[in-house]
Amino acid sequence: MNEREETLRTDYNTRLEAQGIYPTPQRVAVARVLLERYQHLTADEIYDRVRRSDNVSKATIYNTLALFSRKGLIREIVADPARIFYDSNTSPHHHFFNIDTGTLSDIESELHPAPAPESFPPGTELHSVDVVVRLRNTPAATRAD
Amino acid sequence: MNEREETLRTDYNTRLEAQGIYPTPQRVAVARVLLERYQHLTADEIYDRVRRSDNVSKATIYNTLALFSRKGLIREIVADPARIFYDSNTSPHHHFFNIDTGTLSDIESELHPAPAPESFPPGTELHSVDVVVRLRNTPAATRAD
DNA sequence: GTGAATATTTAGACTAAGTCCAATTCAAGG
DNA sequence: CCTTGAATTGGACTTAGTCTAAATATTCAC
Repeated sequence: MNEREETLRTDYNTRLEAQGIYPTPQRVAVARVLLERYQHLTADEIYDRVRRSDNVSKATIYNTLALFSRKGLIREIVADPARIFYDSNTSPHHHFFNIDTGTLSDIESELHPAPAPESFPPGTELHSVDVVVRLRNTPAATRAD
Repeated sequence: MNEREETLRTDYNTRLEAQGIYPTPQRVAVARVLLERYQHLTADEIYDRVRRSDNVSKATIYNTLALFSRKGLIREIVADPARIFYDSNTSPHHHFFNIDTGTLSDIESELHPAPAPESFPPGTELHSVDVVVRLRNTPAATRAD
């Protein structure tokens, strides 16, 4: 972390502190990449992008993402069996997942199933509701099966 | 696979054939474990249970589960970032996932968000809709944070 | 039947996401 | 400064799942 970046404190420091997160250089680096705009990134993508400017270890990337999640700064999306997506948009919304391309995208429309707490198994409380609409690419229509 | 099992053809053979699946001994062995009743099992659990009676390789377990899925005999549930669950109940329904225990269970109530195809990204069609209600264990209530 | 073509299974090597750990660095208070 | 707790690090490790090339079964044409 060089001095220039240290001094030009973006508001990421403030944003982290606002959530009770101690703004270490590594955490700010992750925030800069992920919170820049609404997007869905995998841990690996974040790791690669952060490393273009800062040396942050893989362990710290994972620690930081888990911390940000816990603090409500980002949201984990379990859609692809191979990896987790981190979503910088924490407002309640659902997702399309294209199983052919592995692309995750937001669903604009409403559709909010609010599950009734009475129906929960005993001793449990709500954590989150994940709606993933799985899509496939429409086939080129030139094939008999 | 010995002759005895070959001859006492359960109706699993028939069930597989009905879906256009060639009923090899290995596939029948997987079917016997998973299709016995409605349940959610991971590939590993299936592997262990199948191996109690039959020698089936890991590769075949995964091949078979993918095949059964494709043929609509079972359903894959992506709820736990660590592994896929295979659900022997293919009728449309949603799931509770307890993030503390890793337990997957069925949601009895309705709540069916039917996404409008017009809202899909261009060139895509519906594959499936997955609703996972994530729960945590209610804390023992004896802690200040 | 016999042999060629096709499908299935196999063991084990491999991949990749994510975790773990012990050692080091850092920041803050006294 | 010095101590103490928190954060970071590299690298080993774990684990679900995939891949591959060889072996085994099955089917089909003759």
